[in-house]
Amino acid sequence: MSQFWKPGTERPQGRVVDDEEGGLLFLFGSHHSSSARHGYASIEKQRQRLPVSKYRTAILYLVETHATTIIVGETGSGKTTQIPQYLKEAGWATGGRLIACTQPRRLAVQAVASRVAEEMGVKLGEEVGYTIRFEDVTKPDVTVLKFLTDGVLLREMMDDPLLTKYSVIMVDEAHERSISTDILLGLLKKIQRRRPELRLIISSATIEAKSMSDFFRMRKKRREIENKDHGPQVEPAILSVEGRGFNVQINYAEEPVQDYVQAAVSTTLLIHEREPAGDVLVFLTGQDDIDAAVQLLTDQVQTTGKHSSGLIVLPLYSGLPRADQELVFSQAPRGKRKVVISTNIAETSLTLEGIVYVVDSGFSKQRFYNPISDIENLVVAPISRASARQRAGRAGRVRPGKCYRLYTEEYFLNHMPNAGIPEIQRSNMVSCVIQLKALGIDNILGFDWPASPSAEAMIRALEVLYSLGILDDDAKLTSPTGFQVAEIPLDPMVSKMIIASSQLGCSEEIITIAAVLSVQSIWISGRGIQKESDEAKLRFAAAEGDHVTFLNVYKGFHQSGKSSQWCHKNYVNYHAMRKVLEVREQLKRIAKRIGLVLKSCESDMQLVRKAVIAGFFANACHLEAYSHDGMYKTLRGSQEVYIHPSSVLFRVNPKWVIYHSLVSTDRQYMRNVLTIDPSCLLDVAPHFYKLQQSNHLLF
DNA sequence: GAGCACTGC
Repeated sequence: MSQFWKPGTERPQGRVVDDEEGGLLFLFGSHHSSSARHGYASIEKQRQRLPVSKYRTAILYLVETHATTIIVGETGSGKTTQIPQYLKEAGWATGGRLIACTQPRRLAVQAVASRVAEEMGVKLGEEVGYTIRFEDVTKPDVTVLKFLTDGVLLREMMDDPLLTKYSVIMVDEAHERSISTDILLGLLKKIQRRRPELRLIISSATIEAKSMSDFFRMRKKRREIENKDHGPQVEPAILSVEGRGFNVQINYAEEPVQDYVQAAVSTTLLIHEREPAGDVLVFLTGQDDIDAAVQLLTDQVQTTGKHSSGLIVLPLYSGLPRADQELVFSQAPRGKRKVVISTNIAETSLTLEGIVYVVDSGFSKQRFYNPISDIENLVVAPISRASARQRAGRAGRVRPGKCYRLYTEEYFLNHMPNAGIPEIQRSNMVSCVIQLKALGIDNILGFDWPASPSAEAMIRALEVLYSLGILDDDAKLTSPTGFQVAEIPLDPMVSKMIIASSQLGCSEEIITIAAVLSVQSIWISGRGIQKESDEAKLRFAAAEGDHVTFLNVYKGFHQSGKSSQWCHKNYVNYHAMRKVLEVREQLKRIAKRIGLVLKSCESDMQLVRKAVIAGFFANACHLEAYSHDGMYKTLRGSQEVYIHPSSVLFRVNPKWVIYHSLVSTDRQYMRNVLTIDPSCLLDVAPHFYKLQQSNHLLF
């Protein structure tokens, strides 16, 4: 393959990070690398060298002596399951306090918790437990090691802002920089000033370790004061753990590729032709790319004939029906090679065993938020070097592997961004602001973030929350509305709709609608069944629009005894409906707790519409009088928008509508649309529409 | 008549 590929010179993963300010440096030997001695570790502190023979000793030493420890780990270093056990053994869970370990994903929480319970030989839910949404597998006064999603820990802070239940908190996968992780890190830094005895362990990839360390480094003045006492040191330490993964040989394209879908297909065929057995994982950007690549690969295999017996090509993306998704986990029959063509889902969320070859397109779909237009866009963008390494690492889980990057080494070294833009800088800030406000953080603009969101996004969020009556003139949470909204784990506009429904007497209906809106889609769709699923949808269609249609579906599902056959017959996604039931029950519990009235309006859909408007008045649109193709304009910003073809109001084109969300492609499409009476807008949100008129002059 | 990277509470 040498005529197409240039072997790379990227250094192996898991190397020492330079800590310039006299912190600690650790290097652990890789289990498979010949360059480092097996099981050996060394500690250097300035000129002092401490012999440490075990990873365990090093961790405990750091925890004893440092308020904050930054751990650099590579995938598969074992830190995730080992560190909590060491901490427990060393007696860090004392006086009824717990050790918390967070993960960004529910599945990872469950997996790590059960593995640790198994390693410790205890029953899951006793000494070792976990908490994720809808599932609390812990026992008060018995559980000492608690695994949880970072989102759950944030929710816990609303009742216990200093997290006094915990003596040590370990945040895993911090380099992924999810919104919850970033909020959590900011808050933990704050907590640490009030609770200097709290130990933090931040687990991150090498590439982010330095910036994490900088973030947790206290201001110089403060550090001098603290160092006078003989208390714990405030310097964060960096611990570098070499991953257990096998070496992955990196190959770069000699020339920039024109068409990465075609290049991915050709590369896969070359691997199949010239490389020994082993499965292939191809990273592309989305459903369209993936379906095209599957088609191309299948066609080319058939026309050339020579590969036909040996390849099993499987697509993988989250929108794929459950059964199709599970195919990728099955082992290829003897003598066959499995090729999985995937989105980013295989980068972190799913782990495929048996992958030896990775083909990396260098792109992924990423969300970007424009605070000026208040619109989120999904665009194909270059990945970061951190992602590229993560993707390559997927080839080294079972034995030494190879990674083919469909870009040049020059591009990788000189042009690819080092790390991705943190999610918080690419998102709408509305939910985030309300969470901080609920935790008593008044100076939102001055909050110490690992990465600050843009001022525009913050201001836009404050405006939206003010217009919803969630924040007052002083940007404080209103009572009771603001505090109630903060308790509900949904988009604030949805939460506002629920609170309004309690006053209007239609909360049973609105909670159902909120639950349906919180799942991806309750319809089964896909190529080949469009006609049937459209017809099924018409059986439920309501003249008022999609929200009321959801009520009809829920009613039918309920009357069928929550039957999966009923769902199948009506092209309704059974798994989605189960989730609707779960969310609905949680929302009812929360509604009761915060003093809302649970009541049904029976068939008075006028009340339902009023409640929806109370949350979504800012999304009102009217049909352009001269428009022949269903063009609407938003009242707020006069933006051109269209009803999405998946809506029951598609081609009905009522004069006035309100939408739940926009999806931007070549046009802006409104998803989940409801007809409204414009007088209702002035009724429910007179302040907003007056304000908008004066804004209009400004534009 | 069209489209949805991926999480999470």
